[in-house]
Amino acid sequence: MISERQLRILEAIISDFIDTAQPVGSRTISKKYPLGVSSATIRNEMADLEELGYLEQPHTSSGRVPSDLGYRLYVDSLVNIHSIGIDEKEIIQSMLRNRIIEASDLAKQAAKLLSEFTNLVAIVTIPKFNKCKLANLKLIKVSDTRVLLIMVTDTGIVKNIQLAMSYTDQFILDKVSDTMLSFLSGETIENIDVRSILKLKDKLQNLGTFVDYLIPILKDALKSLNGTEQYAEGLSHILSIQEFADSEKAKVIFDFLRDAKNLEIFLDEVSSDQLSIKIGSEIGIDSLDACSIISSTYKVDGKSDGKIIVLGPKRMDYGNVVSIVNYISNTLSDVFSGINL
Amino acid sequence: MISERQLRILEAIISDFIDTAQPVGSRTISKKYPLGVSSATIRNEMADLEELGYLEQPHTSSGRVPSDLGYRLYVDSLVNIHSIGIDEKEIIQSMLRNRIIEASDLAKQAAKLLSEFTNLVAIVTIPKFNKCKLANLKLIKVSDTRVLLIMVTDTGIVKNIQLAMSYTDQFILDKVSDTMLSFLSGETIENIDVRSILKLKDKLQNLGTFVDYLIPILKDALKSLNGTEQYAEGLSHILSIQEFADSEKAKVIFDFLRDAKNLEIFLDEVSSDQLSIKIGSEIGIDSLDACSIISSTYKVDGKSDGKIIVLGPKRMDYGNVVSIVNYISNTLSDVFSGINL
DNA sequence: ATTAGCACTCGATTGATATGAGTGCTAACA
DNA sequence: TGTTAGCACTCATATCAATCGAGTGCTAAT
Repeated sequence: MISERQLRILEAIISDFIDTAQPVGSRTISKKYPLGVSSATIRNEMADLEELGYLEQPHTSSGRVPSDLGYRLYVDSLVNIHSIGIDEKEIIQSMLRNRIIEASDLAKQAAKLLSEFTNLVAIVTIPKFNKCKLANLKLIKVSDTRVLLIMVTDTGIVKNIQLAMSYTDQFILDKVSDTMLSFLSGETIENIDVRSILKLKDKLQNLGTFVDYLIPILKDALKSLNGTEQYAEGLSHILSIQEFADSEKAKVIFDFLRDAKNLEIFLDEVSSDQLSIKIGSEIGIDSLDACSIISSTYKVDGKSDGKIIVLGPKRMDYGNVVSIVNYISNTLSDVFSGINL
Repeated sequence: MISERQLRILEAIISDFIDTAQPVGSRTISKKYPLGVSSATIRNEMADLEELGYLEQPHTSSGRVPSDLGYRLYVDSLVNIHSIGIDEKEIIQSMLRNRIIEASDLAKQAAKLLSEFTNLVAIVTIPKFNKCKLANLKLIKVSDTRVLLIMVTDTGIVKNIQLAMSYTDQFILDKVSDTMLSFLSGETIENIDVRSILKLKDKLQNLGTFVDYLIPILKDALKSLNGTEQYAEGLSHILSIQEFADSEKAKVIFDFLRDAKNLEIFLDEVSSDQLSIKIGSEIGIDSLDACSIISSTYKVDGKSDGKIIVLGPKRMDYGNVVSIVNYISNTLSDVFSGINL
């Protein structure tokens, strides 16, 4: 179907194109790559590869450019994924393992690292908090009308939710939060439903009115934990990418990413496989036809999951990006699962 | 020095240039603006205005373009600052007055609003937290090695700081934080120095060892409150601005803003006047020569202050931007001062 | 099966030419 | 004396043809 030599030639073409962003011709290949055949032979093979759909010609008498199918073959069987260097590993470890305590900061930092190491756009979502186990909980008076609910998971992730309340006495809040913690501790957050909150009423009978008032507010607050938060970094890299040097094209991508709704859909589309590579039209979004995305999922205690996405031009260094995504994905899994704690 | 008619002509030229981004010629002015004089007269006046330094000519035989000095005159005495519409006011109020409780979220939201209403880049800094008065305080165990210190100001602003501690028992933490609060409440945060923390030792003699351990950690934590955090939004607007359509130029600005160090210097440079407009070279930063910045300062209880900055091309709608900056600045002052609470 | 050779294609570059928006200057006018 | 019509001049931009050259496909020789 496709010969060994054709594969080699395809590999050379794609490598060269990734380097130069220019359509590559037969002469270039025969000179730069030691395939031991003349340009004419390569020309013939190129014509065949085009017929098979792996290459495209922007116009007659120009060099060839990989098609999405070509990239696909390249990614599936040609690219070699070298593990990332020890230096990078150390930086990533030190940036993600220390200091950070809040889920959102962690995701932001991971996105920053990703975008810096790849020079591409990176998006990281926070794992759904509600599959984690509750380890600590406090209600803190912020003003006469506001209370902050702080929850800590057994994996050391902190989440703040604010409650609008017109009845805020810190002494009572302490009592309530201590009591709540005493019977909710260890529970996964998604299991903290109305029924379990109702226990509050039993345990704090002398605060009946207050508890009646609090319960619907808590219910609402817990509902808000279902959303997915995402953090994008490195948008400015788009401007340095030849493919998007035309600021019209850059804007299309900017606007796409800025619109949260798009991003929501996009994130749903992104495969939740361990690692997924989508190339151009495979993404299924018109405005991203010129892009590829490499995404991964990280698990928290093997259950809940967050997503890691790198978005760049099809002409990206797949091997490098994959290895970085993998490494950061694994590190995040560990951190969110509390392995470093 | 400069005649009334010259002023009118200058105004017309700058208005037109702000609209069209094209060098404007004498014919355009005489046709579009009812000045009652012919293009030849305007030509003469334009030559004078150029001699006076208010206009520039990109090349002989092209129309005129305002110089920085021209914009300055325009801004100082020609632009009319209409108050913003009731609709905008309502949106801003509802977005800033409700929901938000954390200083950083508030700044982020304000920056978002600013950039959306102006279609320019907006930067908002958080007022230095340490001039606010402490109203609430909690230490929360996050993991075996980490504790979260949560402080709430009397204006309802919340700040989290994490502490690395290897001794974390929630019961003790509660005791310590209650005690701290009892004698620190009402104090401005910058006044919480070592001496006042040492009181802890007196009040909690039975926890002596723990307090000895905690004090240097708290000291460090309080020091970290001195930094200024800033939030930038609307970077993508740069791409829609004709002046920066060339992605090289856009990148210069992007890179400038991304580099936190630059931004720090930049923020220091920005006048802390009630309202300041700097045009092109007045900014004093080469890479921003093609830009203007409109900035304002908001006060918290008349003391500590945060900054609001809008960055755009010199050719911006000064009247509109000024009114929006003013309004958001005032609203932030109120919100941070707790007027809505 | 491979390759040298050659005619052909077509985007990109170059350069010459035309266009036109806009100017400055002069002289006539009110 | 200020205003304006008129005109020659400038110069960025558009247009068009000529040329270049990288690259192709095909054919014929090896």
